[in-house]
Amino acid sequence: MNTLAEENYLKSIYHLSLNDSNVSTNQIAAALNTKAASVTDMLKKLADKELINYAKYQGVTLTSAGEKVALHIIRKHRLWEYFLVEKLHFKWDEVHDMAEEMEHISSVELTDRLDKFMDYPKHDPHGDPIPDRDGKFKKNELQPITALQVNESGIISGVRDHSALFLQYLEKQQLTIGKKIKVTEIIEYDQSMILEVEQTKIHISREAAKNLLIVI
Amino acid sequence: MNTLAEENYLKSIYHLSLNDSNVSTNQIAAALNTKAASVTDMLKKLADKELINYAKYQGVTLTSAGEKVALHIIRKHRLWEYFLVEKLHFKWDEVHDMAEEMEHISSVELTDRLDKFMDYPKHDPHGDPIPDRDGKFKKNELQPITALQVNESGIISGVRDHSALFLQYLEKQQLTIGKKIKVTEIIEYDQSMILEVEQTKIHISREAAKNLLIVI
DNA sequence: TAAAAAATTTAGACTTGTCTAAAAAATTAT
DNA sequence: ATAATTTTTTAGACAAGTCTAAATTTTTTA
Repeated sequence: MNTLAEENYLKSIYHLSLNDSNVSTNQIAAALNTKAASVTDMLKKLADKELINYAKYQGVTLTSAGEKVALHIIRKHRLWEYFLVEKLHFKWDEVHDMAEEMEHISSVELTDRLDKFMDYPKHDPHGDPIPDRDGKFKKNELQPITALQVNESGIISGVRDHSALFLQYLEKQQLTIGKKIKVTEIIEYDQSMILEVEQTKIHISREAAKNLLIVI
Repeated sequence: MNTLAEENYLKSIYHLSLNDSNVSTNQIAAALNTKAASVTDMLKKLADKELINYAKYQGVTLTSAGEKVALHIIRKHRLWEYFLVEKLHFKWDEVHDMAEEMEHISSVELTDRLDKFMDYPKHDPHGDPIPDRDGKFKKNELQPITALQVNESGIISGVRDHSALFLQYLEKQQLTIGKKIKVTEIIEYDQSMILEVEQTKIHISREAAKNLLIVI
């Protein structure tokens, strides 16, 4: 099997791949809070195990074996987050670090039974889709609310920023998953938005708006 | 915090301390499937951290700080075992290895909420007591059934051997936790015992009997 | 397109936890 | 009580994963 460090590298590479097809050494170093030299060492190891495609100076992509490992870790992460929120009643901003540990529990049987225990949830508490045991999941058709014009509506369905700070801010503003929002005004000066949520008006910056995802 | 290896050493030392007040290097090496030289190295490290009392060649005992750590790991192990059996419907012989991983999940808050979620179980699926958050628990007043005379009865409440092999054997013989048993005969030749469990007679070796624990 | 800047890799070192082989201490047996 | 045996520790080495500093490659910019 793979070490804890290897698993964390694969997971980071997967996440970074969603934005850039070739992931650079420095991006990985930043994501994992480590140094580029350490990343290079690990990339060689992962390439030897045929979990990534790596050519010096050219960045990396996951092989299908590597993607499979990454998706299984992400599956576990999201299932445990769901468990922590739905069964143990943690708040959505409290579960990330715990799930970072729990995602490394290895038993596949345990993961599948946990999935069944919770009745096969499709999304974690932040709206991210939970891969099934084969790593398959529907790609989210989510857009940032900055895609909306005045008077258009959507349903809050995810976030781009998973930091506790942002999640707590959203919670305080009642901007939680499932809520219906309507854009009532876009301030020309700074592109900040005024939203209507359950009859109340909420003013959010463009910065925040970019990180709040909806389905239309 | 403590590393995974340190936690495993403390846990082993705790368990071994129940039989011998001073635990030897070789005992620990056997329990952890490692070499005596490795144990000596780790003992120095744990002594530096004041988690054990260690004097060369004299064996070790846990300090109260070390015992606290050990009991917290044991608490987590037993709570997760209970979860796996009661919520995910694993069998009692399947959960040990999974719990070995899960016992290292660090969050105290998570542990306490898990405890609450399951309504504060007092014993794990093998009858071992679950320490509370302060590490306190009632010492089991359990005896091996070899302590019984002919015609005496007891209730199966624990096991001394936690191996899957022994647990599966017990399961097959209907010798599970909570069952009432009565000794109907002790064979003089080999000290094996004939038990009555729910109107059926079961013949078990003295070897097995020593590992099956009851309350009277 | 050549120089400067940025990104990446290499070289060499450190820590943790492990190992084997040899030395030292403790125990046991004669 | 001394020799033989067993247990434990020390010495030196190794793998994993990380680091800093220096070298190399790629990219940017003038």
